[in-house]
Amino acid sequence: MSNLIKAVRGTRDILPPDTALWQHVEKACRDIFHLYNFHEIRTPVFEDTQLFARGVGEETDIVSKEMFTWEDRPRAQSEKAQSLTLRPENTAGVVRAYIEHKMGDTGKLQKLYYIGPQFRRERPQKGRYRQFYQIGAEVLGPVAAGSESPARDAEIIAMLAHLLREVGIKEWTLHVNSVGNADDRARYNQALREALAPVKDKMCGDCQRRAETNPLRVLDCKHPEDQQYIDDLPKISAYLGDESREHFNEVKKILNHVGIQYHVNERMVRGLDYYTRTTFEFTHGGLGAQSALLGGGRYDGLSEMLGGPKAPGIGFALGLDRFVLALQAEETVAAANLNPAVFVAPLGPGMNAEAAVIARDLRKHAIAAELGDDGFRVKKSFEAAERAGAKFILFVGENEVASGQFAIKNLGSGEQVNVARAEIVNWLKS
RNA sequence: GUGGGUAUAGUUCAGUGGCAGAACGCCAGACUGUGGCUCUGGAUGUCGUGGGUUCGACCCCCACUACCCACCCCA
Repeated sequence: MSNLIKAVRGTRDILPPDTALWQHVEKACRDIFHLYNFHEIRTPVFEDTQLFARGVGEETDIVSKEMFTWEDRPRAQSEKAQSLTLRPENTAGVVRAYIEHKMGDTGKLQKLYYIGPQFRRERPQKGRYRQFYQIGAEVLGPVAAGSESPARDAEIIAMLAHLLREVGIKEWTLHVNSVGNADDRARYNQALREALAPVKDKMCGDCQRRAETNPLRVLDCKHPEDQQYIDDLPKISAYLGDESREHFNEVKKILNHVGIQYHVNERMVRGLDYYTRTTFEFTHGGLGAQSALLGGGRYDGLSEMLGGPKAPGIGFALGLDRFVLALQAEETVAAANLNPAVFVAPLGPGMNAEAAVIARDLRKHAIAAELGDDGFRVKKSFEAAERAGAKFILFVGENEVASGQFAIKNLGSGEQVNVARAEIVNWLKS
């Protein structure tokens, strides 16, 4: 037992029947994306380390301590080893692809979605894995295509509410905020530093450190004793420039109009440096400490940061692992039934061949079938059919083959009929 | 990276310093072409790993590892 190879820390196998639930979420997302005119993009699982350092931000936790990074071998003696990293998120990769393929030159708004694994070297716990799965979408493009419009922000958020309903998750809460543009944030950061200077010594160790390095993160602190100080800190809303404020007001106005419930949460801070203006998060009560189902926001300067053209955008990523947890927590699991319709039971020696022909026939007519074995006794065939989750059992024995009349029994009701060989497909389909 | 909890059969878990257990599941028979019920029988464990104490350790002690939960962070 001890020297068996096991899935490494923070990774896991997703097995049936759970995989049906994963497929259900994936399918619902693809259907919704189609309705909103998003198209799939697939980017590599690993990228140049610099992409994340510059895109996500050198100072973020993700980049500074959570990435799986390694040195690739130099391809020639004259070359240096290249530093590569398993993607910790997918937005940077999408924007990199947007720039690399000059997608902005089409002049149109790009609406892209992705599905795939992401990697962060964190300590695993409920809803948090080292290989986890995200489904995300991005809207970006030239300003002239409308990429900067608050209509895009509201549309994305509305789409997510629609998506959650389609998936079957009901108990969510939407938090929205505006973190302003780069100028707004700089002024707000300065104000926070000044306000924190006199009180930070009374706060927790983390906050003392954050007050210096990244004051915004102080807002995220959950220490009960610190809350009194945090409540007195300046609010981001007071530091938004006219442009940012109007943009945010317009987003809220559209959300009100289409009837999406939300909370403005001025203390919501997102952990990636590229976010600007609108940020949002959907949370769920059944997820334990990792309560965020999905999160996202606008990233107006990201393309330029990566050496690309001006291409404002907004996007989100949802945690597939957490969607599945939320569905299980709500116990409203209604995944598609993927079980076979028919169990074909060969009866008696030499019947395997005949049963194989019938099973092949059924499958060619899109009837899912499981095939037994002529070594099974009748009772065992029934048990195998039951276990496979089949609705019907079809016997293929000497009597059937001789008479051309095949016994089909409904495992639920117990009804049994004899059906002519040529009529089996039609009978099962009706 | 830090803290707490857990580790015994396929699964969920009892257990005692002196022969390793239950329930469910699994296999077979009763019952050789009609199941789900019932009855009878059966298989399965380096008791997480390594060390220590002891005549003797699954149990007590130490270390390690893994998993779970939380901090942190985030999807």
